[in-house]
This record gives sequence, structure tokens and C-alpha cells, in this order.
Amino acid sequence: MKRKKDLRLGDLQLAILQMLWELGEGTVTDVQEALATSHAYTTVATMLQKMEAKGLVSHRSEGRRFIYRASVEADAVTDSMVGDLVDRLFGGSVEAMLTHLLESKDVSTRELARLEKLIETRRKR
Amino acid sequence: MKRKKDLRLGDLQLAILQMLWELGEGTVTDVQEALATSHAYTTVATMLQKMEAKGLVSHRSEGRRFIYRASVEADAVTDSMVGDLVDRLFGGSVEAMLTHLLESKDVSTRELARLEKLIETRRKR
DNA sequence: GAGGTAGTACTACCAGGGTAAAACTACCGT
DNA sequence: ACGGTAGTTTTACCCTGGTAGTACTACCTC
Repeated sequence: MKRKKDLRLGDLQLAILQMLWELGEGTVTDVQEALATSHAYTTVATMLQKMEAKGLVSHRSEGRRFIYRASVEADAVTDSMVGDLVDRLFGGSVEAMLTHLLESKDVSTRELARLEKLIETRRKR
Repeated sequence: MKRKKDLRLGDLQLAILQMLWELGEGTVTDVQEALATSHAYTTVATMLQKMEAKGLVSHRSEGRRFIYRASVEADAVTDSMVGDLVDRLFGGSVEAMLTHLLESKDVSTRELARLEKLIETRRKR
């Protein structure tokens, strides 16, 4: 019941992946411009290199420039990171995490209704 | 709507805090022995020093040894770390996080019932 | 009071995320 | 054909978490 890869990504790496998931693929410039926070061109390029070395992204050449794409799926990363936190903070109990979120966080009444519906359909399986 | 301190603690630091929350307070040896994973005495001691510098723990002397205690509350840390992940992965939407957990994770039917009840009481406020 | 011991303090690394300048290179336009 | 420029590659830091050996020191015991 253990995730094979335990990804714990920093802000920049995660943001870059998110951009690539959104764009499908893109050059360094594409990614750099798409990022919410401002980073030097070379910072993004370096990060992409490091990420490629780790197998998070891959690239193909088009002329002399690189077109990057994510080589991990969004779901896998989300699952891994959420799971990691559930493990670390709630001893692996998803229920505990859910309870925590429902109890202490600001969830609107409308959202609560939506969630109830979600649970309903979820229970029918 | 921003948390003042964005804590992103590593495994050891979090584990140490958890031990201190559980024990109330303790010496280096206490903490070291309470940890699930094995670490050299000095590793724990060094980490405690670093954590004190950051204001995560504090100590008083008793004879020549230090008694450490957490100076941050469990809730604050949990909130901060969960909130951080919600921000990073779900654009700040607690609802999205909840949906994710309900959809993709293994939650038993009994738990779903419990959660429904929780939502019920939660809605009454 | 001399020596072991239980503590803390100091010092030193490593890895990884992040940052970015500087160097190199291939191409493009005039 | 030559210079600028759009790209990549190289190099070099910083910071933090983690790891732990070594050094120092106070105390306790015989």
C-alpha cells in the first residue's frame, strides 16, 4: 500500500509541472512566461534540466530549441503529495485528514451541500 | 487570508515535534528514543538546536541537561502544512482537496457515513 | 582528586531546491 | 560574411534539512 515514488516537489518544480500540464508542452520561454512568479530565463532552464535528470519532464528538439513536456501525470503527483502529507500528519488516515479539513477550514454551506451529494454517489459504489 | 507562518517541515523536524507534543517535554534522549526511526544522539541534539533557532522548540535547563518542549502548537503546524498543500495543489480550494480525497482515496463506507454526519452538524452552524 | 561518563557545543559534510550570471553556439537578417 | 540574438550549457552560489563525528565540560564515583 505504498506509493512507489514519493514526490516532494518544491514550489518552482511544481509550478513548472502545472504549466506543462496546462500547456501540453512548451519551450523554456513558454514556461517562464506562464509562471505566476517571475524568474530569470536561466533559472527556469536550469530547473527544467534538473527535472529532466529526475525524470519529471522530457524534451525533444525542434530546430535549436527544446520543447518540454511533463513525463509524470498530474494525478500521480497530486496523489503522491497528498498521500505523503496524510502519512506525515495523520498517520496515514485519510479520514483524519478529511475530518480535519471539514472541521477547521472554511468551507461554505453551499460546498458542504455539494460534498454531501458527492458522498452520496460515492456510497453507491 | 494568509497564514502568517508557512511551515514546511522535513520528516525529522516534524517527527520531533510530534514526540514533544505527545510527551509534553523531554530531554534529547527522550526524544531520540521516542522516534520511530533511528538517529544518532547528536543528530537529534543538533536538530533540536536548529529548531530552537527557528522558534519551533524551546528549552530550559535542569542541572546540566536540557528539557525541550514544543513552542508551536500541533494545530498551527497541521493547519499551516495542510493549507500550504491546498494552496500549491488545488489553488487554495479546500473543496477541491476534499473532492480529491473523497474521489480517489480509499475511504470505507462506514467512514463515509461518519463524514456525512459530520457535514450535517457542520452545516448547522 | 582522577577518571569515566553524560551531557552540550562545535564543526563539517552532503543533497536538493532555487537562483542566476557567464560562456558558448547556431542561426538569421542585412 | 558578420554581428546580434535566441537558445542551450556550464559554472557557481546560497539555504535548509539531515547526519554525525569530535571536542569540550561538568559532575559523579571510587
